[in-house]
Amino acid sequence: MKSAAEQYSLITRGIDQVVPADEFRKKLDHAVAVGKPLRVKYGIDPTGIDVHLGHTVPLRKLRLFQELGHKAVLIIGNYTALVGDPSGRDQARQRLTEDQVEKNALDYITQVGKVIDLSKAEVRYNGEWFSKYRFLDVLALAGKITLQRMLERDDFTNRYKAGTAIYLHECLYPLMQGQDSVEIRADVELGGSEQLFSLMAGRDLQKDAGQEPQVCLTLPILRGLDGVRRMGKSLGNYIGVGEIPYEQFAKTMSIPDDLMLEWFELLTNLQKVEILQLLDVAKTHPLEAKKHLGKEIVRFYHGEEQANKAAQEWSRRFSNRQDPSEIPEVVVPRAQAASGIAAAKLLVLLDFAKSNNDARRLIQGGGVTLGPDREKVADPNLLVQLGDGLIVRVGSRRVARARLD
RNA sequence: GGGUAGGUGGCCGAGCGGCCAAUGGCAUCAGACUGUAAAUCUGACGGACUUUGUCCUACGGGGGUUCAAAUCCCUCCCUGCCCA
Repeated sequence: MKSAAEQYSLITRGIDQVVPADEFRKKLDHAVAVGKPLRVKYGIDPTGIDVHLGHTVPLRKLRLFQELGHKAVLIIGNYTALVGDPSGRDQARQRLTEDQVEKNALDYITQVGKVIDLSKAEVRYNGEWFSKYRFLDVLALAGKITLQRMLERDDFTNRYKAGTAIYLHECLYPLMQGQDSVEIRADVELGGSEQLFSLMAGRDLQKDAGQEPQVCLTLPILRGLDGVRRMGKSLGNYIGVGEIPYEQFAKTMSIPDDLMLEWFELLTNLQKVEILQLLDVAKTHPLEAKKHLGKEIVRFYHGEEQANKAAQEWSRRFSNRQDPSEIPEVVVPRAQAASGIAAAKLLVLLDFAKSNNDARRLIQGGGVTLGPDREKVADPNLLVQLGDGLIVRVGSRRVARARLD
């Protein structure tokens, strides 16, 4: 085991807040002295099906704890998912059904396994304890916090001022999350910076239960592909850990330049000096820096070889403006196109346009080309002969080969 | 429970009997430029069709008045605020 001081500096690198810092040092000292690993909790709500890079910021930290010999305790919030975390939200989350949640949970665990070592982690569902709660237990839990404290939170204050609904069940969320800490006797809890309130609730409840309160480590919130909003499933600005190498790479290449520093720091293990060198325009072209970032990200999930391949494929498509090395083939029933098919209809068939009107717009906007010579289609009614394979392109991303039969 | 203000396209937000498929902003998509970055400019942005046009569906749900309703009336549902 590394010394407590060493561990402290490794763990706190890139972290947002350590609350309270001196307690964390003490816990590490104690752990090292006695040889007893810390129980480090991270909770995830199975609300969607994709674990994305935003989640990996705390998950990577959890992995670091594992590497340092501590115990990772992963909480699958199958019960909290039914409530919906209000943290950082400007409106209530949609609640999910139990079925949806259960299905998602399994998906989540395999995806999380791409970042942390599941074989050494303790995985717990919070339904394990919450499903046994009686109404009285809920009341007891609810009695541990005041409305005033609840309203101190920025997200609630904002919604309160803006006149957006705040539902009571949302107020239960931080208490549930806090109770999780009591149940699993957490020494440390990781979370996004907007989670601080919920993490602190854990401390209160632990003290109340006669436990030594956990230390809260908050991590910066990763901004998504748009460079503005937090990365999130519902915002559609995310990279999933389960996505194929090329997609991960291409999406990374599309982020705004000024997002690179943040991504390098939170998503790679590069040293600060390396990062600064990459981001120094005098030393490295931003495009190269971004490729480097993209490769780092892909490498983590798919390995070196795949990362290089993804980068090559990207260059082929966007720097050299060639078609992808493998063009997906779409088979069109002969009945619909034997004697030719209107260009607009073809786009709909290929799923490149969601309606006929949509397809017309794309064509009229000059975004559609056909064949090896990239002939621009000008007329939506143009009768197209597919033959044994016609390449159809929409914009710079969508390409397919349409073939009869 | 009483009073009051609201519910409009992915979001915000105008419109308040015909000229409304609905101003504007954001987001999105396509084009130009480029490093598929940013910034900027251009265009599009409910659906169908034989697309400079015709028709259908849409302004919380249902019903009604009218030649004509997002706009008026009734009713139901939902939300905010004030009072209790």
